Amino acid sequence: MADTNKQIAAIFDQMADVLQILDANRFRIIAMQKASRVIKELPNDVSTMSHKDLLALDGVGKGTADKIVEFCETGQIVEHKELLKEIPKGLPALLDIPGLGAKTVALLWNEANIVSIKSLEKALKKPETLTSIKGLGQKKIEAIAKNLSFIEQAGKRYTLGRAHLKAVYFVAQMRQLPEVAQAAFAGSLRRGRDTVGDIDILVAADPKHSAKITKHFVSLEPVKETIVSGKTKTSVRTKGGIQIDLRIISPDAYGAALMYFTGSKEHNVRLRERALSMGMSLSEYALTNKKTEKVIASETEADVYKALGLDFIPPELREDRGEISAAEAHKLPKLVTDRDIHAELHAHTHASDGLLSIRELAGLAYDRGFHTIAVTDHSKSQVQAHGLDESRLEQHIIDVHAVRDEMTGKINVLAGAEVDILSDGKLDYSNSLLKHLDIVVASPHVALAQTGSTATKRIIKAINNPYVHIIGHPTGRLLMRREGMSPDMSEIIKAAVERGIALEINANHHRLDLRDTHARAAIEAGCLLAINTDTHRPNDFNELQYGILTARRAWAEPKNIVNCFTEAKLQKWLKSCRP
DNA sequence: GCCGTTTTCGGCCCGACTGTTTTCAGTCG
Ligand SMILES: Nc1nc2c(ncn2[C@H]2C[C@H](O)[C@@H](COP(=O)(O)OP(=O)(O)OP(=O)(O)O)O2)c(=O)[nH]1
Ligand SMILES: [Mg+2]
Ligand SMILES: [Mg+2]
Ligand SMILES: [Zn+2]
Repeated sequence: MADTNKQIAAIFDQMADVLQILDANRFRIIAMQKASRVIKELPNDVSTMSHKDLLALDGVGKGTADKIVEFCETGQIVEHKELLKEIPKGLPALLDIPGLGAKTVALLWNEANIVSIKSLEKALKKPETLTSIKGLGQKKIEAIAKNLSFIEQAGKRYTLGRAHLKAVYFVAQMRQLPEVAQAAFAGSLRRGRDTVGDIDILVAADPKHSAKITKHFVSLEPVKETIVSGKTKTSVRTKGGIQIDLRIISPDAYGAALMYFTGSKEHNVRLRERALSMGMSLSEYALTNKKTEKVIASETEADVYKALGLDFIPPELREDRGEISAAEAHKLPKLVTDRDIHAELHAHTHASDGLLSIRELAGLAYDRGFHTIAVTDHSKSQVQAHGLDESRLEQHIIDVHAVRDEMTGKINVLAGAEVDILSDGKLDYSNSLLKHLDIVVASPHVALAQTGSTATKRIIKAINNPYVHIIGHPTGRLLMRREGMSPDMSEIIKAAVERGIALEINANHHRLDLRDTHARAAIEAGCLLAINTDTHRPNDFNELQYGILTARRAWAEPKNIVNCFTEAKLQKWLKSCRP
């Protein structure tokens, strides 16, 4: 996402917050939030788009398009500035307190002159003044006081890898109970999002066992406290601070419930609207006939999609990004799976910062059934990673060739490098050296805070080096830790398509770079992708699953992914990139 | 504010849990 997109999306989110507190029409607010989401997910810079292009976006109408153009031309949106004047500056921050919504914030502001977190804290010292307000009782005020301490946690997200491990534990624990017929994780985790806000767990069981199952859940070792708990749903906070939502549903509604709980919200809403337009109604319990209220489908997800006139939509696609119309037209992609991957093209050895020897690395790749493994250690600028200078690289190539010869007939071992893309787009090795490598992954590691336009030029320059095959982790982001660069991804993709080289989806769960939306834009433009684990340690090959999920979210088919090529096709492609 | 093989106006998903409510509003999933 380009810098401008980020700024405009933030403005729309801010406007939505203010409008909520001012009790504006809720559909107007939803529309504004949707516009923000659409702009955030866009691969290209909105400032390069015409008014007409903007209008073509789903969820962007005249009002939004005008505002975007206004921002691009003047650097601000007057309506935004006007709205900000309507309420105290510190007020929207109160919305981050769990359980506190716009209605209560407005009440606190109007009835108790609360204008910020600070003034709320002060007012809570004499709660009588607050509990006397109509609509606020002692319990609500106590809850606000308690939840103030979770304001930091609000909106916090976790890496897919970390959440996945936790979810597997909770699902296994729930399956321990004989009353539990089925248990699975759902939500953004099942959809394979790069980060998740919580862990959503669905359990199928006879409702009469609900109390026992709930008790078991809240008694599990990592659970610190219960947030809400009823007959069908319970939310807890773990000692680590992550929220776990449990939903209990009877086995005959498992399909409908899994669909609901997998989401996304936007996908659910679309499906429910579609059901209505077909004379049906969809909830987490069933798809029913609107008139007779008779159940049409509920047992499996496939049943429900079918009854809605849709092909089965894989969870990774359920984001309201066109999957429903594609499913209606039988045009969903045949998504890549881990079984389609036959090569690892980005891996390190102890020559730089890996923990494996060349021989161990090749052995692990062979065990996975791969036909090709590329040895791509760091280049000389990566001093902290023991990057190889020219003479060490020359020796390294010889060492790799020795293992290649040992492994002949088993696996193809490529001598390569992960060459650093320096801040100006030049590469860390000379072309005369690069041309002796079988494969070159070029990646940015430093100067990742540079502006979007500088980053765009930098990456394009690397793409246009005639010896490069793959751009590794193109933005350099580290999830929850580092934003990475924000180049205009459409420009990067265009350059990669012209050269016929691949952009990487780095599968490491801290990176997942390219991200899903950018990878999807790449595929739509006919750009090749690579899914690489960037292996440093023996277990790193297991990161592949996260890269696959990201690729599936990008609607990737095997033909889009160079790691899915046959050995011959891969060799041909590697050659085709070179002069 | 957006949108249209029923619509250019009048809709916009549906349900669980909590608190303050004697019948529902607010918040969240
Ligand atoms: N129909 C409907 N379903 C919703 C709504 N909000 C949430 N859901 C469903 C779809 C979500 O994927 C699922 C779990 O809710 P979460 O708030 O945990 O969202 P999700 O896991 O998608 O994202 P997250 O990473 O947790 O922020 O519940 C809603 O407003 N309407
Ligand atoms: Mg979730
Ligand atoms: Mg949840
Ligand atoms: Zn690497």
